Amino acid sequence: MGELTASVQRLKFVRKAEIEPTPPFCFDGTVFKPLHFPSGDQTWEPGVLWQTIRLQNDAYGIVLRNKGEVNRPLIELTVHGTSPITEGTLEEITNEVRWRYDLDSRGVALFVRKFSGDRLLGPVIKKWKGTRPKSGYSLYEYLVITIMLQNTVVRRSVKMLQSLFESYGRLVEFEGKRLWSFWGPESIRQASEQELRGLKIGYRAKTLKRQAAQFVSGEVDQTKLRRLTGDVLLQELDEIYGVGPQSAGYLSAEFFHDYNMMKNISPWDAKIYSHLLFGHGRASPKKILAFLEKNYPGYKALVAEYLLTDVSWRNKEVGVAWLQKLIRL
DNA sequence: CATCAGGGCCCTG
DNA sequence: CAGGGCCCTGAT
Repeated sequence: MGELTASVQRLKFVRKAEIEPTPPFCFDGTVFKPLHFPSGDQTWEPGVLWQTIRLQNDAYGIVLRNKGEVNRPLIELTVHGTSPITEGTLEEITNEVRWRYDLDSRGVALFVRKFSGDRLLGPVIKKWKGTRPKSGYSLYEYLVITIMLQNTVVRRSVKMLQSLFESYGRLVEFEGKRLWSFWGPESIRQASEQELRGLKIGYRAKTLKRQAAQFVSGEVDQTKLRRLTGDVLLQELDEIYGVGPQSAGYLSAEFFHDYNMMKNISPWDAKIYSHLLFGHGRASPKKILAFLEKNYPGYKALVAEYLLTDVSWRNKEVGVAWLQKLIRL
């Protein structure tokens, strides 16, 4: 067991800032992805996102509020902390939010201009113009999620992450929301493999420990990785224990905003993309890649992001039968 | 009850 | 480069 976490910590200190994303910007399409794994560190309602963020061993609650429009975007950022929030901390969190939600993107504007007349993308862009790929998590946290997702069904992934939160995370409260804050790699490095296996995460215990060690030693450094792109980035990510082509691909697209990175398509993804592009679930990864490369050079991952955004919201609102079959809980 | 695959990856041959 | 094994769970 880690420290006791049954108690809730109220975050009493507040500070605000404003962020102007590059236009066009779609707030809800960016901050909330219905298809993404549900984790206890964040919650959303139209126009507002609450989440925790871990910075220098402390937990913060942040709130993003939409105060603008697609062509004149503005976000109000509220930071809640355990102690008075310094100018430096506010700036650091602001910058982190800009990165994680890809708020400084210029490529998205180009993409929107280029393909708004496209037969397939036109209607999607009309509705979701300015949507960006995102990861609300830090690199380390994102990796933990991918490990939880591997070789199991979503229901179990949710359970495993929840037990980790309860053993190593912190429960905080701000604006009436109770959310879990992630732990840092150091806690996992210190935990024994047996202790971790006690949380029913199985062989993932070993992976978590190896990854945590790579972060603690500085072998994995997200600041350095953020300066890389394309195949070089992919290769570096592959060096992380437990990261293979699938996770590296997701990371490149969602966390590092590589709008074109799509090499490996898993069977599950292939079924979804095939439905979206061809109206049936049987196209091979090779065919999907060739189609995207031919019609949307330079934007394979962003095309997927837009199509997925569109269909996942449609599924949330009115239900999409073929997609529901593929999402097993 | 037994078997098996699940939104991968590592490791071995 | 192909394929077995991995923890555990729920579906069959």
